[in-house]
Amino acid sequence: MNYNFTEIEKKWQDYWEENQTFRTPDLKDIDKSKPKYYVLDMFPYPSGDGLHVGHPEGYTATDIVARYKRMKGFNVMHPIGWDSFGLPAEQYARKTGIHPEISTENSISRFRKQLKSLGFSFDWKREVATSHEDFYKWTQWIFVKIFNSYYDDEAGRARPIEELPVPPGLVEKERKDYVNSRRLAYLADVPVNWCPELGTVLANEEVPEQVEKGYTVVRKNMRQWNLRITKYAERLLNGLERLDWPSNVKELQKNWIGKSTGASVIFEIDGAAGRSGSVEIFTTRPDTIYGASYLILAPEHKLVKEITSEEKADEVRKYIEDASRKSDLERAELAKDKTGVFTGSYAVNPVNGKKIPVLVADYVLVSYGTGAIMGVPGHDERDNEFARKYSLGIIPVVAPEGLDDEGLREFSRKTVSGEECFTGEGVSVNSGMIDGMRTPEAIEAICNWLEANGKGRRTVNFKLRDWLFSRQRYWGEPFPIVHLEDGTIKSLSNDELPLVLPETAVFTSGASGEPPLANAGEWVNISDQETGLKAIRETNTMPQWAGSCWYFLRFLDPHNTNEFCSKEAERFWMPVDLYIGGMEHAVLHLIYARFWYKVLYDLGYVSYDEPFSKLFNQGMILGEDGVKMSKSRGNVINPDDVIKEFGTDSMRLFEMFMGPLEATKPWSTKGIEGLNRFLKRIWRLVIDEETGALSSKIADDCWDESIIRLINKTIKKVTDDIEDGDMKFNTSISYMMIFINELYKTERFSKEVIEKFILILSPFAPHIAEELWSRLGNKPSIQNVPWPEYDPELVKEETVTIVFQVNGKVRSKLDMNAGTSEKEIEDAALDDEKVKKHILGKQIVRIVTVKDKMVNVVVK
RNA sequence: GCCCGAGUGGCGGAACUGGUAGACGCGCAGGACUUAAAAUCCUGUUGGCUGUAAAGUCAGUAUCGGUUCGAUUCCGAUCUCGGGCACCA
Repeated sequence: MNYNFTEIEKKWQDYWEENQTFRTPDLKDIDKSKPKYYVLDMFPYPSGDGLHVGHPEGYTATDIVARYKRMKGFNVMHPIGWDSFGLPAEQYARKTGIHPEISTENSISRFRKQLKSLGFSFDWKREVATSHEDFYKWTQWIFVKIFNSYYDDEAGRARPIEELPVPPGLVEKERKDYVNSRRLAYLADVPVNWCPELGTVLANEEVPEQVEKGYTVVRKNMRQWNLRITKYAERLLNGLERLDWPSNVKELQKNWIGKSTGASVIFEIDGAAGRSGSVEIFTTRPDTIYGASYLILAPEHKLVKEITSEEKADEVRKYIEDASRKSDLERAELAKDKTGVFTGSYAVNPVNGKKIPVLVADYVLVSYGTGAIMGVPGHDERDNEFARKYSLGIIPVVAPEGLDDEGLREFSRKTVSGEECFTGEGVSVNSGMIDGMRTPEAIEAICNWLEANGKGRRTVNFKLRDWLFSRQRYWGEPFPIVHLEDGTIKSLSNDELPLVLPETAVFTSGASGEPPLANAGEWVNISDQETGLKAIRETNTMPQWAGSCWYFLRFLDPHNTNEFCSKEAERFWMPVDLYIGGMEHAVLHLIYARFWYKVLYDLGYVSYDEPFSKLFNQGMILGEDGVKMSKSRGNVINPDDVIKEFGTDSMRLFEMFMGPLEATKPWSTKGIEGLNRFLKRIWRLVIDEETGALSSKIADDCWDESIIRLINKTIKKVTDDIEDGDMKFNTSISYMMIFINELYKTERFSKEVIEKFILILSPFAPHIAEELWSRLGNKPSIQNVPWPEYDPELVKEETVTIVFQVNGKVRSKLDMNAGTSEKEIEDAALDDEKVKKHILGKQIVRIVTVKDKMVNVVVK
């Protein structure tokens, strides 16, 4: 009776389903004396193509951990669901006329079936989909909470908007405007990335991906929803420190948040034709202020018009117009050739009274800092390039430390001529009050002076921008917002949620950027219950990230109709103990989800301030040819085919055996054959293929000590590999193979030994494990059997191979009892024939001995 | 350009805190079983040189250098590949 994986896998999948083996009980029914473990996969977007082999990689890893933890006696939460809103379904609808809801449900069914065929131990009773009404009701509910909150800068947290102190003496309209200007979700006319082909705006971070696909993205001013994530910049940055995340992801988020510390400085304008005012600039190097030879305003800077002289007005206006037509991307691409125009006005350097020209240049971004900079061409690469192009003066004000007079002269000459641009820290020169100070000291001194004289202050800036939160799409969460005819906006009340998507059949947006929902007249035009005013609904929808910002909370209490998740369930299960997904979500999803969680924390709906304690990124699986799988290359491996040919257990095992989880590695059909062979070897060890009965090699009275030692070592290795969190299951599988190879060499082995082996195999290859476990006469499910312990005494080596070296080269080896004294192994080394041969006639200088390891005889 | 990460047999990859480099698998070679093949089992497999063999010997973890009795592991420089950011002042 051969190893019939198809039959076995079907049988046990049915068994698990019928017996609800992986059901995590509701909170009230849980044995709370046992520790909890929340192991989460990044839920998939159910695309029409079905699963690819990359999906099972991460899912297998989490499944191994989940099954292991259950056997270790943990309460395990291991859910799955669907990130089911998204553009592809909508594009498909435009092409075929099939409603996104229908195609999405079809895709979900397909994904569900495929995931079930992989034997993952998900609790399917907790399945959720972001596009289902009972899910997005709560996405909308959270949005309303965000909308109705403001950030209390002093307390450093969000609060309900009712608690916002409003300045007295405001009329109703002013009061409303004031409140609206503080909300964590707000409407603003912002320059957005408009993609005409997709008919929607894109978040900054989404642009590169779409451009790569060949879409055009242009800049356009549109009234859009934004979330005030910038208020959380500092907390999002600091929170990273405590997380057990890969350092590169932390680094990416850190760069994305982009904190920089410096000063803002006020320059008075000494303008042409009596124009005046002042410009505030931001710099991280206030110590270089004596080297400022010009000021630059971003084209969109408010002051540009005011300070531009009449004779320069035409030129400046034209420059601004040109700049406004460029997208951010174009600006960046054209960056190599910096351009700018003189405004005709001058600014006065507060530290030395020097008059310097004020220019407009689009290499300065309006959205960062104050939208204005001081140009220090001696010590900033960009300013240097610009100054050389427009022949603006270069003044050396920071010299590298330790230069002598001659060196300093040379350095100055090179700086002035533009040959050198020193951007590092050093010693201030030509810098009045800070001459001779080292950079950190000089920065302090200048900041103190600026603050004392009211010319500036210490400032912190972040690269992080507010999150552009609306999209002109159909297939997303509608905003629970109405615009009243009096021009005010209000959020829906809880009993009006969910605000369900209209069954509109038109999925195209207007060229002007009118979203598809604007076509649904009846849905859009309403009258407000409370005031009786005419109103229109918000017709934008939320971006795909919205649902994934909080789905991990819904899993904990998926059928709760009163709350998005009960506080008790949240407190018990959160934070997520292990979160596995692809590197592509390192910044966006993971920063947005942290942000929402922190808002919910501030408002008292969750009890921790970070949602994901440990994060792990799985690597990509490449095609057999070593390049990324793609339809056009024809190197795509379909998991369904693999399962048909080799079975799920082989596939799971192979995906883990290919290498460390985080590595990018190529698929190999030969490789999976090897793992299939391994499972067949295990099968034949237990089952007599002729008769179908248990193998006659299994005996109760056979206690081969070396095998017992080996199974203990194998248990230890597998246990340690799962516990240490490095996700290197390739070595666990190697050890299991070694064990099986050894077992093949023995005549007989005890039932207990093979049972222990099957237990540790079970998280990796659960179907064959269940089958063999029950054939050995045990009651299913193997998932309910405790994980085997190893005997620490038995994993210790009794004999160790001592290496004898002469001058660091291995010359001989000897097996000795573990724990033999250094003296003894040293004597043994000196007594060794081969060692003797190599030290013959030479003088022993030194002998290095490491217990249980080696002896190195150093001779001359 | 800047910031991360990685370079180990024909291939995927092992090697604990510096202590036998190449575990395990794939591939390949040889053998057993078979009329034959597949399947299966067993043996070998970093390279060079010497040797019929046993064995010996040198080189070897991208390259060059350093620290050390001893370096895949630590330090410095260089090269290559992968990923991210890209005028953030």
